[in-house]
Amino acid sequence: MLHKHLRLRQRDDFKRLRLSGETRTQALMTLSMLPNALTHNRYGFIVSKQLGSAAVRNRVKRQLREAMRMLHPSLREGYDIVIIARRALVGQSFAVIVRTVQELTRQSGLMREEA
RNA sequence: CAGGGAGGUCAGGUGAUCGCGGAUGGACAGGUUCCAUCUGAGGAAAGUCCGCUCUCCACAGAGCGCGGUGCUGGCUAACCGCCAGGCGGGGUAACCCGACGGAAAGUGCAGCAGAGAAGGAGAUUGCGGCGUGGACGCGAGUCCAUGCGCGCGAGGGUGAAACGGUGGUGUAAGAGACCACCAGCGCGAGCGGUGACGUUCGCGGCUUGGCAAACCCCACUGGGAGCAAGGCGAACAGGCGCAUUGGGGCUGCUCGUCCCGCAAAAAGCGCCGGGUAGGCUGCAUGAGGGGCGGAGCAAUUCGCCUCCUAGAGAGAUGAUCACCCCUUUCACCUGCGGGUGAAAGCGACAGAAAGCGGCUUAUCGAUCCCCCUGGACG
RNA sequence: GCGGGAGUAAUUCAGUGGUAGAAUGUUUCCUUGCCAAGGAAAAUGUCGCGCGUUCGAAUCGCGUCUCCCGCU
Repeated sequence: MLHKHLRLRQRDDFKRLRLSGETRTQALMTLSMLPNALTHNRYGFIVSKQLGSAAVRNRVKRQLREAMRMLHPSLREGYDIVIIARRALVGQSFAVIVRTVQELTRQSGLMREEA
């Protein structure tokens, strides 16, 4: 789980990303990013009702949050990042989710230069 | 042992590492901080189908409309809930199911088929009567055809439904036309029961159908909106209209309408425009759980003792590993009961959002107790 | 959290107790040298699903599923 200040919470922030964010899509999820004026990153997750019941949606969100928590130290700072879950994500194992998030962040240029 | 019925409980476990919400305590660099301890989803948290607490709006009353409930008695804060009982239906039984008031208050509805489909109907075939014609016969008469403002409603046939059943009397043929018994209906009385109802007797006309999840009638019953309620504080920009003093108008009396009346009347009402989706609160000790005892068939209730157990706000329970348990698949062994090993498995349904009581729906399974039927053995 | 509405042929919709219909589309035939238009004919339905009321249900009642709209 992420600390509170690392989460993206305001409705307007989500709107801004949807409007002018840089977006990259795969079969399992969509990643959207935009530089912010802060010295750290903020993360948000969108899991729509199309994916299933409340229990299913919560589980997907937790898995995504856990994946971002693991990747957080190796990402560049100063970005708002939103991940939108797609229907195929339901039922995937945690290892697959982590790999997909890694690929998307690398393609978006968010990964730091390999130390 | 096999099959079935009713009810209850549980909802994978243990350990390790990395993380999250809340409370309490502490630290100093004083906040989007760090540390420690404790604590952190359900039997349905779900659907939002009923009911209530709570909050705001409002509240003089009556009528009509519009809903809700519907065997009886009890329980409950209340309910379309629960318990017990009655009646009806299903099952060999344990047991289960039932919107179960009223059809002689009224208005409606019943396609097709069928002769006829609901204030009393209907006659195709049929059973008869009378008339006419023909055939046979010595004759009495029999048979055939046909006609009738003729009698009949038993048999066949249609239909979901055709206005009691069986036997007899009766008749030209028949028929509740009449009689006996049975079924059913209504009325009255007795007995049992708080009551629904049961039971016995008498009388009646001989039968008076179905649908009220059609309108309706009867009995009881219903203010409206909802925690996105509401309160505090923050932000913002105000303008227009109505009425102007006893007469009328407007507004309110919040499911609609009408009557009557009342209230308020510039601290009023209505309309337009503008601002905020951020903070704090409401926000968790309650019709609460457990135990013992009393009342009651039970639901439930009374007394005493004891326990405190989530509180988010893009919304806290996840990830990884080990062992055990479970399920599935594969391989091997087997004394055919099973055993051993390996692999796989978001490990059923599903995630609190003001709270509570119910109902309904989803659910891999595990387990306890009681009951019924059948078989075997003693 | 709350309120309202819908589900019928491939599509858009009628049908409010009695044999499920219309338009467009589809298929076949006619017309034409060919196509379009036109004409004729045909096929097409678990009335979202389940249970009930009724002699009979798309229609009435209850439950359930899916979709849409509104309140802030």
